[in-house]
Amino acid sequence: MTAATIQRLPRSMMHPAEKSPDPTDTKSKILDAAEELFMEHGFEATSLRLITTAAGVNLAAVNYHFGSKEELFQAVLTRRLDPMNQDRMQLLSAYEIAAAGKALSCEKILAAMFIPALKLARDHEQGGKNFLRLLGRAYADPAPFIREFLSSQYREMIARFRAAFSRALPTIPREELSWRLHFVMGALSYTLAGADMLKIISQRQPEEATNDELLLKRLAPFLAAGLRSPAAPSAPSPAEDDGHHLFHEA
Amino acid sequence: MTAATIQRLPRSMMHPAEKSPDPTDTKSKILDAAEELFMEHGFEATSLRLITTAAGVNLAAVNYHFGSKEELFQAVLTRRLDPMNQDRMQLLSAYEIAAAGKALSCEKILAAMFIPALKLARDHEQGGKNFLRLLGRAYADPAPFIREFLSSQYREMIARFRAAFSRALPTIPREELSWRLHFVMGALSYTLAGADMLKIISQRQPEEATNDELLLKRLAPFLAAGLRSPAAPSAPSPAEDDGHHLFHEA
DNA sequence: GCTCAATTCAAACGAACGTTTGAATTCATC
DNA sequence: GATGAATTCAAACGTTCGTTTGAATTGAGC
Repeated sequence: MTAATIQRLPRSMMHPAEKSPDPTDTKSKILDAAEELFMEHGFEATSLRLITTAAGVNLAAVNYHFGSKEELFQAVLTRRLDPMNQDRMQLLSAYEIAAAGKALSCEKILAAMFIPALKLARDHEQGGKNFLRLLGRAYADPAPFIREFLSSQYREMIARFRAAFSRALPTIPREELSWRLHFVMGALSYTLAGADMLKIISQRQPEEATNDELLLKRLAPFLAAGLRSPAAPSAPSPAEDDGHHLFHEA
Repeated sequence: MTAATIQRLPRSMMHPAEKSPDPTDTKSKILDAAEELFMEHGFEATSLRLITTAAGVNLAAVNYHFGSKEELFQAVLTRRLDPMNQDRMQLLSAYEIAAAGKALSCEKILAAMFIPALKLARDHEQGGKNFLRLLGRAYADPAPFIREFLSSQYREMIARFRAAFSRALPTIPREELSWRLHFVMGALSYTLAGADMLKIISQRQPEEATNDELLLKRLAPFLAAGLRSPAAPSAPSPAEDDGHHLFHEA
């Protein structure tokens, strides 16, 4: 929002190679508190005062260490999202090498997408569960800086998996595959984000609903069946029917 | 947030039976502007000053006609959501009557969910397209008042369709069906909300991505295939495996 | 123990927010 | 055309926001 101003940089930014695995320093305390509060209330509704109070640090520390609230949000996302997507691509490559040139099954490719997410979900002491919900909500956030950030973070991984699915499903046209990959990403992100809606559907205890492992175990076969379903005959779209003939009769 | 205060009520609230189909009165102008701006920026990031300026009405008109910003948001949602869910249930009932006691197909039940949504998407001069994107984003909004409102708005419809799917898929256990219905709702809402993510996946023009009719035409068979897929053998969940055996090999 | 940069801190800034107020205006009804 | 409720309006209210400031504190290197 404000013009780019000259600003003092913390020492950690002067040494690009060093990491910050110390969970007790100010930056990590802010990231942990922000991750939980952003997940709980969303970006706009979470104030820096709430974050810094929860983290036990001074209000100005956010702008000192991260520059702005938006950059803090991106730092919260990238801390876990970037390693997760790297894991996904490495796992996919490992599967492809193990297959020795043969095409992978849909389940195998979906596993390469889901297992790194599961690893995060199980990372209890690191708050990985919180992060997946935050990520699912970020997908639907209308803020332009969030959408552009996610777009850039996902572009490489999406391209890799698009190619893999294209090889696994040679009979599905490229365009149809784009839609189906979109549906897969949608179901996955929504599933990870929205345990609340499940409460409405199943009228079950929320404790069960947050069992991410069981959840993904059921989601993968569901999506694989959809991915493998025969491609519809290309639709020239008359664009003026009344909507009652969209679905073939049983 | 604030305590309930005594407040003057507009005359329209004094006459519970009357509707307000006049698109030029203040209430409708506010609803139309709010629908578009809430969709574009989200609830928190859309100020009442932005809405009232776009609607060409006074700032105080929102609190006068709707009581608060939150109540305005609920009014925006309920104006279209309530009729849409009524349509869905009526259409499902019509299908069931036409089937004369025989179980409906998944496609037929999905059609009862999608066609009323399509009707809204085609309602151009009413801004129905905008509304569907707004609705998809509201699903993922963490604000408690939004989640509770949607929960109450959907409870009856979800119960109806749960029963219908249960009849259509007698071999799927009830619990498995709850999950799959959750996936269906997720894919649908995400699909309607996020044309932007599709741009990343398909690298296509956004004009095509917003063709909701074509979109749902491809989504329905995808979901039907997932719904019909054989139920996994009930998983007792050892809860301590390493995550690499979640998916059966091809 | 002096130096100086990195970091923390209390305090304040200006802007934007949702809401309220009370007077002005509109408009159907008598 | 006078009455009174419904509606509109400009202005302000108090609060909270993200950000900035400048002094105080810390801590490694000499």
